Amino acid sequence: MLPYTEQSVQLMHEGSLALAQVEHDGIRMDVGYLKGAIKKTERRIARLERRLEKSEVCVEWKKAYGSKMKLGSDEQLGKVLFDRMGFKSPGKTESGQHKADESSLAKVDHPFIQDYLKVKKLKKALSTNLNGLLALTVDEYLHPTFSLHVTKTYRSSSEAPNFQNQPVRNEMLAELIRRAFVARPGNHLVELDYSGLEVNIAACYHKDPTMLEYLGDETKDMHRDCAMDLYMLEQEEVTKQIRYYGKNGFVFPEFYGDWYIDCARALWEAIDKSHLVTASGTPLREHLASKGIRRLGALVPGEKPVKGTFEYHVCKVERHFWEDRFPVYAQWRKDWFTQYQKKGWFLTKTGFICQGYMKKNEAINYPVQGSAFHCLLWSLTRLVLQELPKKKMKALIVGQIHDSIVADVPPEELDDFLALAQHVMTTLLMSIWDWIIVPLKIEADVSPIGGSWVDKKPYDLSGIAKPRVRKKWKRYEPGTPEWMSYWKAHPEDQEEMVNYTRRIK
DNA sequence: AAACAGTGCGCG
DNA sequence: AAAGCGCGCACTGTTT
Repeated sequence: MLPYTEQSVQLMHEGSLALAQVEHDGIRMDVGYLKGAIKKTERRIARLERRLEKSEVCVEWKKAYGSKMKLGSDEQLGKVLFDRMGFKSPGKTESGQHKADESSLAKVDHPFIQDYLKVKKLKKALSTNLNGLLALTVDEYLHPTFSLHVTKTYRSSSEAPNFQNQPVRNEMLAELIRRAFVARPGNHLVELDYSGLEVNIAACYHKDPTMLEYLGDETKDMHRDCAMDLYMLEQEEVTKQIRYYGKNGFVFPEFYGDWYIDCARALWEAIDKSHLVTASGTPLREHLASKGIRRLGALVPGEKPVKGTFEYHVCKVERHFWEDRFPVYAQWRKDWFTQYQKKGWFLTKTGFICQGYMKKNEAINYPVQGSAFHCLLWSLTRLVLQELPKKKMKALIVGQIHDSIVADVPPEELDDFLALAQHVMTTLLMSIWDWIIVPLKIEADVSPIGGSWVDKKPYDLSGIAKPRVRKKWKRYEPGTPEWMSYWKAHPEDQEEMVNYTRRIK
């Protein structure tokens, strides 16, 4: 794995400097809150554990293991539930233990399970997040490390703590943990993220015309369209939640190389788990029944799905997805992998070599994942090393999560900062990398003054961030002495100029 | 006591 | 033919 072009070497070097600055500045923590949350969570866990101990499962557990019994041991619990108490095993792990992850245990119909899973979640939050964060906080500040030399894909990684996996999807955990991350006194905490960055970057590789149309037209929505196919709905019947499962239960998994058997299972389970209902109020299960689909299907690899099952239906949707909707994308995946097999390596759009043994899905995903992150890295670097110091701004970038930037911004700089960041992350970035052939967009979330990471609310960028257009350089003819001297005096405009000359050609 | 493998789970 | 990708961290149970 090597940077291959001069530009990619520079990206790594300057990126390292920028991330070192981010690490140095650090993010402010509400230590008082953290300590209180730890106490509260410890009490909650203790309360729940006392309840667990009264359960018949625990009685049986104690009988089997005596003093060796450990409430945190999934291996022990599996043996108690599935060997001794006769519940049906959800399957085995690689080493032959009973599986005991959340979705496996959830299939066991016993009141013990719900509390056990809740305790497990809280214990993880307490040890990894609350206690972990407190232990790493120094004088009210946390300094996560961001590395560029770790991953196979040329993404970054983060450690001590890992800033990139703090809970957000689970509302209870997000509330508990993210409240500890706060803005510096008097400031806003700001998060800027690229919308659908990996999908956009993938499109720059495969250039599927249907996909380019989806990405270039705000009124089009592929996740909604696929949700319509999957759950056999009219457009108006697709709720936000149903769209969510179309996106995260099918579209993204398919892009990354998943297949209909796993998607069908997840989509089917989502119906009950989230009590999915159409926009007009019909339970989704009922709606599917009215279309003749009442069963999930066997989901056995190698066996043909049975007509009339959900499995059969999702299989058909998958075929339609790749053969009719995105055939060029499908062809690119084949060609890209074939090329890799011939050469043993490939080059990313951002100038990095990936080599070594790769499976098909890996060879297809690495270039996209890496290049997408490099959009973020270039933007962050530009802001940290050039734009913010040049404008003598006090705003600081304090973290980064693959396709988003977390910043700590004084109120008087907020609009300037957002305008600048948007300009760098979209216009300027697209002008230096001409392989970006789709419009990149960002979204902003801003906390109230002195607020925390959970308090951030969507912030309307439409009014603010029209980058100021400089007319000056348009007067100079490229190549003339005036043009050259302006170029030298304004190196920051170099990219804009390159883009300008490219466009007028 | 330290190191290692296996499992599970948090994020994009 | 093969069927999601990438990470870091904590915990259990075993080996060194």
